Amino acid sequence: MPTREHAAAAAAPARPARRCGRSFFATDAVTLARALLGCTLVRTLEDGTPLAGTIVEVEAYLGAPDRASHARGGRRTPRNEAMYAQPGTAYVYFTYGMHYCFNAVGGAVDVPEAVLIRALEPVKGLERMRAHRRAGAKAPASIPDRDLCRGPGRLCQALGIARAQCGLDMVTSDSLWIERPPRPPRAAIARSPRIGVAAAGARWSKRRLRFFLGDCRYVSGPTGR
DNA sequence: ATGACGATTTACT
DNA sequence: GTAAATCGTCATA
Repeated sequence: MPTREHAAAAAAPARPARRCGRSFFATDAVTLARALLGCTLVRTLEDGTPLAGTIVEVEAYLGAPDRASHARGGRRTPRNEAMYAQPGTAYVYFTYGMHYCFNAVGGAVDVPEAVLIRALEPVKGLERMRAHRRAGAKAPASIPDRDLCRGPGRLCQALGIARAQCGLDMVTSDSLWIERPPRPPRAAIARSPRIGVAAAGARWSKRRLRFFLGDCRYVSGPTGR
C-alpha cells in the first residue's frame, strides 16, 4: 500500500542536490573557472528575497606566482585573508573607492587560488536587482536587463554582495551559494586575456585567463568578434 | 603618517 | 575614444 509519503515523494519532481560542494571548489583556478560557467549564483537577501543569475564570464587568479593576483608573491594581508581559507569561501573586496568584486575561492587551505565572477545573466529577482543598482551613488539614468549584472562591480551591487559577504562559506551558507546547471552550457567556452590587469606586466596580463560563454550578450568587455 | 594605486563604472567629447 | 569619481589598503618612512 502506498502511503501518503510515498505518493508525495513520487509526485515531487526528482530534484538532485545541485548546490556545489567542497570538492567542486577544491581545484586549481583554471579548472574552477571553466566549471563555474553556466552555474547559477544564488543569493538570498535578509528579508528572504531570492536572487539568481547564470555565471557567463569569469577570470582565474592563480595565486602566489600570478603577478595580477592579490596574493602575488604570497602576499597575505587582512584584505585577502579569505583567499587562503577553505575552497568554497567567498572573497569580496572593495576597489576604486566605490565598487565590490566577488570571487569564489578554490585551491586548498593556505593555497590562494580564486575565480573572479565578472558577469551574470540575471534569472530571478530582476526588479530587486534593478532597485539595488538604482540605489547606488552613481546609478545610470536607466538600466536595461542586460546591464544589471554585466561587470564585476555591477553584479555585486545588483545582488547586494558587499563586505558582509566576504568569508562566507558557500558550501553551507543559506544566503550565498552556487548551483550546478541541470545540464552543461550549450555555448562553447571562449577565452581571452583578463581585463584591467595591465599593471601586472605583459607576461601575466596577456595570459588568457578570462573565460566566457561565447555568443552571450550578458558578457562584459570584448567578446572577440 | 603619508602617498600611490587600484581584478570599475559612468558620463561626456 | 578619454576622464572623473572616490576611499580602503598597503608599502614605505
